[in-house]
Order: sequence, then C-alpha cells, then structure tokens
Amino acid sequence: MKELDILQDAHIKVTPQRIAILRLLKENSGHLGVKPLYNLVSQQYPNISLATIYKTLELFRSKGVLRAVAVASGEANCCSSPDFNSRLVCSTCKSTFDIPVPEIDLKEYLEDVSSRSGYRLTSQQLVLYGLCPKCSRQEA
Amino acid sequence: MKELDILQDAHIKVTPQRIAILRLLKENSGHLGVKPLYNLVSQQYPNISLATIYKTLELFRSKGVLRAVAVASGEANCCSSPDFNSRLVCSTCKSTFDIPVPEIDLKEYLEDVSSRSGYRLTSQQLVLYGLCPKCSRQEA
DNA sequence: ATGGGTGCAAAACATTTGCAAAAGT
DNA sequence: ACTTTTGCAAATGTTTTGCACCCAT
Repeated sequence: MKELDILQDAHIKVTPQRIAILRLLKENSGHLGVKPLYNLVSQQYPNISLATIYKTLELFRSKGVLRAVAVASGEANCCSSPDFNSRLVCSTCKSTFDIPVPEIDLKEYLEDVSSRSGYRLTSQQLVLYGLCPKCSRQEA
Repeated sequence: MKELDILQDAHIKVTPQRIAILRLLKENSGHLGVKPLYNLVSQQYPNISLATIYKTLELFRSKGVLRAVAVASGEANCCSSPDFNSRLVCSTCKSTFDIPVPEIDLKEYLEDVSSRSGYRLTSQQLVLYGLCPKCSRQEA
C-alpha cells in the first residue's frame, strides 16, 4: 500500500514530510528510533526539525498508522529470574495484569488470556533477546 | 530468595538503599518506572537521589540482577498492519533480525528461530497490548 | 481568507557525570 | 584504613510546547 493511500485512509493531511517519514519507517520495518529517523529524513529535508518528527509520530500513533513499540530501555525494570516475561498492558491506562508463561499453542493461549483477564487484546509483541552470531563469538 | 542473598551472590556491595530498591522491584513484579520507584524508595529514604536510583539500576542490570524491560514508549516505531510484531534484538549491539510470527508450539518455534538466525537466545518477552475491562467499557 | 503544518526557540522533563562527604567491608 | 557508595549539583540529552510564518485548499 502506498504511503499516500495510508495517510488518506487515516484522514491525515498529506505533506511531503509525512510521506517521507512513513516511507522510511516502512523501509526499516519500523525499527527506527527518533534520532536515526530524524537523520534519515534530514537527508531529504535538511531543515526538518525534531519537533516535526515527534509531532508526526504522535499523530500517526493517534490515527493508528503506527504502533509504538519499545525495545528495552531503562523505562521499566524487572527482577531477572523469569527468563520469559509476559505481561498484559492496557494501551489506554497502562495498568498491567500478570499472565502466565505460554506453554501451549499461541492461539489457544491468547484466547485463554483474554477470557481470564477480561482484557480485549489488540496486539501482541514477542521480543526475543539474545546474542547475534558476531557478538556471540566475541563474547566467547 | 532474600534481597541480601541476591546481592551477595551477584557480588554487589550491600547497602540499605540497594536492598530497598530490590525489595520494591520484587514486590511490584518489576513493573516499575524510575519515578514511581523513586517515590516509593523516598518514603523510606527521604534523601535518596534520583542519581542513586539510576546508578543502582544500571549496576543491577550489569550484574544480571535486573533485566531491562520496556513498555511501549516512543522509542521505536512500527508500521501498524502487523498486529503480531516479532523481532530478535541483539542485547549487545542492538542489531535486529526479523522473524516470522509463531504459529506453532513456542518451544519448537524458539528452537527454530535460534537455528535459523544463528542468534543465541537469552530471553524472550511477549507483550500483549489491549484494553482492560474498564477502558474497554469507557471506549464503547 | 482559513485551517492546519512547519520550523525555530524555549521550556519542561529525563538521564548522566563529577565530586566531596559518608558508609561498607 | 581503604574502597565504594551516596547525594548534591551541574551537565547533558530528550521530548514537549508556543508561536510566527508558510502552504494548500
């Protein structure tokens, strides 16, 4: 789907900056922090400001074009022992509900979590942490 | 396991502040941001500084007592369509490797990802987003 | 003309660093 | 005693806000 169509479908006014931002996010599978994104957009629009990036991301999020996704920062912290960390987070009020580690088929699991918790699931994120082959070698 | 033992096992010098921080994280399943944690610790140690919190968290992380876990912030962003977002992130160099959505048993899936990617998995995080019953009602 | 978008600058907020005093082993 | 940690303050980095100007209806 073209960037233009995505924006129009979401009732977002189309501007060149917004198209560029959306295109870059798509090209990078969305795995882009604010500054890397800013640097990329700057190549095309040298005068763009960080404020525009932030405003655009917030706009996209509010319209459902983007979904905020975080890779471990210091924001929240967790006692180490449980290697598998599963939590249910309300995307509106941020309240959390602890859920058991899935041992069964994921679809069953998701239905189960939904009915136990009463939460209406909108999306899931499985983040796996590990060492890539290069770093794994360097560590040994 | 007692806080004292956890710290000693990790070869971390024991201080009352560190015990308090670790205790509070455990009592809250680790789902605690920096400021909420600071506020709680402050009740017991009114003079503790944010710098100490940050330093302690970083220390705990480096010793493996804590694992950084993030709940969606603006840090990284993702095009919406894929409801199930799975990524493999190298905990050392942050490089990413896209992985398919799991359709099968999780253990098989994890083994499969590991052998396909060459990454050595250290931990996984499944974050489910949704609306809690209260917010779900308010939205309708 | 109007409404909204942009970029700048400043404000607000979050995190990190350097250092002297205090506490731990 | 020696070393490390603490808390303060300042420095740095990040995100948000207000506003004047510009662009596309």
